[in-house]
Amino acid sequence: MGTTQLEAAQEPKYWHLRTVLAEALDSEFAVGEVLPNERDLAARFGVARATLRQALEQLELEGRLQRRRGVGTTVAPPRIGVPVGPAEGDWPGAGNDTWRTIGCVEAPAPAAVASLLNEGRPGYRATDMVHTIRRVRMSHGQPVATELLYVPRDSVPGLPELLPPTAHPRAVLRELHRLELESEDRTVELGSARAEDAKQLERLPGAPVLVVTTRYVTGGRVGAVAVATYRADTCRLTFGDTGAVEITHHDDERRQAS
Amino acid sequence: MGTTQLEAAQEPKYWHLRTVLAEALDSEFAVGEVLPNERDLAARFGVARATLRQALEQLELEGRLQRRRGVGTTVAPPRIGVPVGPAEGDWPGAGNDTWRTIGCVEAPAPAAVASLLNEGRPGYRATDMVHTIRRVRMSHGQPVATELLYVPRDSVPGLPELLPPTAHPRAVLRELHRLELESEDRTVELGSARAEDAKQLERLPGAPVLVVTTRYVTGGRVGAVAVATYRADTCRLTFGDTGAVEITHHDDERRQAS
DNA sequence: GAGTGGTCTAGACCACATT
DNA sequence: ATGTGGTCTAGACCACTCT
Repeated sequence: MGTTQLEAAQEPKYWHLRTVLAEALDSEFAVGEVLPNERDLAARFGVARATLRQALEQLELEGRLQRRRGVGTTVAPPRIGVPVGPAEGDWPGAGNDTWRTIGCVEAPAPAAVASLLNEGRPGYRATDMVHTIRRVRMSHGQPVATELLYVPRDSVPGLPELLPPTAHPRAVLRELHRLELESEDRTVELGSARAEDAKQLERLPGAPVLVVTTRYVTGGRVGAVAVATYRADTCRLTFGDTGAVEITHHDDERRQAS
Repeated sequence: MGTTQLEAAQEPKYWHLRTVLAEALDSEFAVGEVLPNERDLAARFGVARATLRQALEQLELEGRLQRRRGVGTTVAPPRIGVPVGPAEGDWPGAGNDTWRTIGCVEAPAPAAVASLLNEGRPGYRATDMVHTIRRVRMSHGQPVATELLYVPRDSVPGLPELLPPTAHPRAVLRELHRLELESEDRTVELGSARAEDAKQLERLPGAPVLVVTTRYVTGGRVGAVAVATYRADTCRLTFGDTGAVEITHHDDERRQAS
C-alpha cells in the first residue's frame, strides 16, 4: 500500500479511498493482518481522520475489515455462511444445532411480535403471556446471532407447572419439538443491534444486523415466533436445499450491463 | 418533540439521541411528515451537527427516516415486503413479475459469479462468456432492487444468433424459461451499493443494500446465477409459503430474557 | 438565491486492551 | 503507561432541489 496521494476526482474522497483500500486489501494483505492505525493511515492519504474512518466504515459494513477498540483494524475472514432453513432440524429445539439457551421469562410479547401472533392465531390477545426464550447461536467459535423465541402458553399445554428456572426453557423447547411443524415463513431486514443483543454478539450498540423473523405454523395456527438477530458484518445467510455450499470470496465489482 | 436537553448518561450521546428521536417519531410524527432541518435539531438538543447526524443515520438504517439532499428529512413509511421466493413464478422470465429489463451484454462473469458457476457446472471455465442481463425490480412505483443475471451460453443453446440488442435479453429470458427449474438456493448478505446500482436505486453510492445471490439449478447443473441488490432501507425480504403477509409496524424494543 | 442534506477538516477527549 | 479505535465539537464548503 503506497504513500499515494489522492488525485482529484468527482466522487467523494471517502468513496475513492474505500476503493483504493479495497484493492490494497485484495492484493497486499492477508486475512488477520493488522492495518496501520487510523491516524497514520489518514496522514498517509492526506485526509482527515474522520474521512478515513468513513472509508473504513464502508469496508467494515461489507465484511472486509474488523475493528476492535484498543486493539486495531484487521483484515476480516470471508463471511460465515449460516443456514437459515427451511430444511434440517429447523424447528427450535431440534437436536444438533448450535444454539445455546441463555434464559427464559414469561411476559406479554412486544407489539411487533404480538401482531404476528394475532394474525395467525384465533383468540390471541396482545396482553397474553408468552414464554420468551433467549438463545445465542455459535458458529466457528464465535457468536453469530441472538434470538428471542416467543411461544404462547397454549402452544405447549403439556408443560408442567412450577419448573426451576434452569429446566424451564429446556422443557418449553422439548414440548415445542413434539408438535408437528407444518410450515414456516420468514422475513429478513436490516436493523441495528440493541444494547442487549450487541452485548451477546460482542459488538457495540448500533452495529448492523440482519433481523430474521420466523413464523412457525403448527396445527393450523402460528405456534411460535422467533426474532433472530445476525451479525451483518460476519454472516452470510443461506437458504434452500443446498445448505453448506462454501463460497470463499468477497462480493467484488460487477460489470454494468446497460 | 420538546426542546429537551440530554441528561448525562453512560451511553454515547448519539445513541441516546437515537432513542429519543425514535420515541418522538412513534408518538408525534406521521408518515411523510418532514422533520426540522439538521442544524435546528442539533441546536435544539444541544449537540454538534455531526452527532445529530450519527443518530439520524441509525434511524435511516432502520428504515424509519428518509433523507434527501436539497429536500429534507421525512418520516419513512413501513418497509415494503418483497417476496424473494421460492414460490410463484420465480424462474427469471416468468410472466407477471415486476422486473424491468435494462440491458444485456455478453462478457466473462466476474470472479465471484464465476466460482459459483464453476462449482455446479461441469466444464465451465472462468473465461467463458455469459449473457449478462441487468434488470430493475419495481414495487409500489419505486425501484427496490437491481439484478445482474448471468446465463452461460450453453444454458440457452436454442438462442438465435445475431439478435438486435433490444430483442436479445427477451430471447434469453424466454429460452431460460423453457428449461425446467429443479431447485434454487440463495444467500443474503449486507453490502453497499456500487455506483451503477446506486443510480438505479436512486440512492447515493455506499447506501446499505441486501445482496441476494441465487443459483438456479436445471438439468443437474447450475443454469444461471442472479445477484440482486435490494435497498436495505425500504425493503423487507419475505421468504416462504405465505408470501404477502402484511406487517405494518416497526421492529421495536424487545424484552431481555436473561 | 435560499435552504437542505452531504462532505471534510483539525482538533480534543474518552473507553478499552495490552504491555 | 501506551496505543488503539470510538465519540464529539465547531466550524467550512459543496451538491442538490425548489421557488
